[in-house]
Amino acid sequence: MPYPEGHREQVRDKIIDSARRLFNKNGFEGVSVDAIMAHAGLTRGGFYSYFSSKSELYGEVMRCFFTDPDWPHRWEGVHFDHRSDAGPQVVRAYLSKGHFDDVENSCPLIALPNDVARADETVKAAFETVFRAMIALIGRDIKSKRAREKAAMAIAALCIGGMVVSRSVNSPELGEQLRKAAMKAALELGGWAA
Amino acid sequence: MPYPEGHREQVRDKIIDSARRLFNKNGFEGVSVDAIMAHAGLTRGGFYSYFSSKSELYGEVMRCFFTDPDWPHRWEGVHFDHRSDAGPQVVRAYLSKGHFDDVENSCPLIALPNDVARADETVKAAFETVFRAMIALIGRDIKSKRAREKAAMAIAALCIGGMVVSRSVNSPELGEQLRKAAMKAALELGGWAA
DNA sequence: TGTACATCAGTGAACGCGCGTTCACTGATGTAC
DNA sequence: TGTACATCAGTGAACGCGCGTTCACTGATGTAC
Repeated sequence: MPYPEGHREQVRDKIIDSARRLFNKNGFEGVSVDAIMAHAGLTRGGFYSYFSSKSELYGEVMRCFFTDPDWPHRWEGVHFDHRSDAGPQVVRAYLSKGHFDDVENSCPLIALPNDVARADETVKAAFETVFRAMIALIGRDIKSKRAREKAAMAIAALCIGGMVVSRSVNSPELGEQLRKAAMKAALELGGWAA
Repeated sequence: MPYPEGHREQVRDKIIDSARRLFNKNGFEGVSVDAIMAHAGLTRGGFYSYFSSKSELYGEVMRCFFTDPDWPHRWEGVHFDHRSDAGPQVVRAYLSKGHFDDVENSCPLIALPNDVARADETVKAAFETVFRAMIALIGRDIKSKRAREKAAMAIAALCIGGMVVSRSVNSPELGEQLRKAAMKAALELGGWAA
């Protein structure tokens, strides 16, 4: 058994991590296998001993983002205890300037939904898992039990939509206005208005 | 002056229309110049006498969508008079099942924002123009003058986000729930709750 | 009205490039003795 | 402890393909006489 135990897993994770960052910046088709491997400090050829295709990696990136325990602590200094008040905290963190600026480490729901919509079932399923996790997190703190699911979905859509559109307009000022307007409305919808 | 007057313009429009439909379905990188020209009933080679590059066409597609007077009558049977009540009508039309199903004729803000975010200034500017038009249309019918702009932005982001995410999840049921939840919340934010 | 012509819209073969993928090989590692 | 070995992670050249783009050519059209 040459090479230390866990070596392959470590390298695999490194590849996935490189891919996540690069996909966030340039999209699925905008990133080559070569670029991913180089970013991970490896060369082209080794890729296919870890993944059967570039598509498979795509699904793994989504899945792994969700299982990563650091999510969503990643964006700016936000920390929350997963016990109370998670809803408004997630909204604030999600629509924060920090999250907007840190494209590499953004939630993949922002940079990739258009790619996902055109991808196969596996990828869509992974996307859905992440989205459901987001709804669950947001919904926990909505008071009205009856409206909970609907409201959580709308809030999540507003968070994602706000970030997606902010990144696609040309004027930074408009982007900022939109981001703030989305945050205000999202907090309102959750009944967390200041 | 061989060929009837207006011939070139007609052909140009046809190419743009083909491109819009195909981009909506498959994204910018998922559509080849060859495919666009074939869809328009022409061949590859002619493309460059109409556009200097594939990128240029991309910007034109956005711009033309906005100047098209049929927008947004296109989706299902919605008609409105542009004089009163446009806000809630736009929201209902935008988040309608008809608009969701008709991918080809969808608003380009839905299928393309991720591509646009990675594109150059020109494309982003065209995207922004369409987005501003949408805000203006929605904002006109918001009663509170002070909150108008902010609310309109949030509503637009919710409409776009709702559609984008609906198309990216795997389960059609979840997609439907999300679409309806987004519609309900968007009407609420505008003060148009039924 | 009919014919020759000039114009230019459209054709399709070709080029070069980058990408996903494959594969024979190299060399780093832990193990056996 | 040191050496030979088996294993397999990683390499990098090569292949085939599709794409954006170019260009010399074809042929459809309206005009001049």
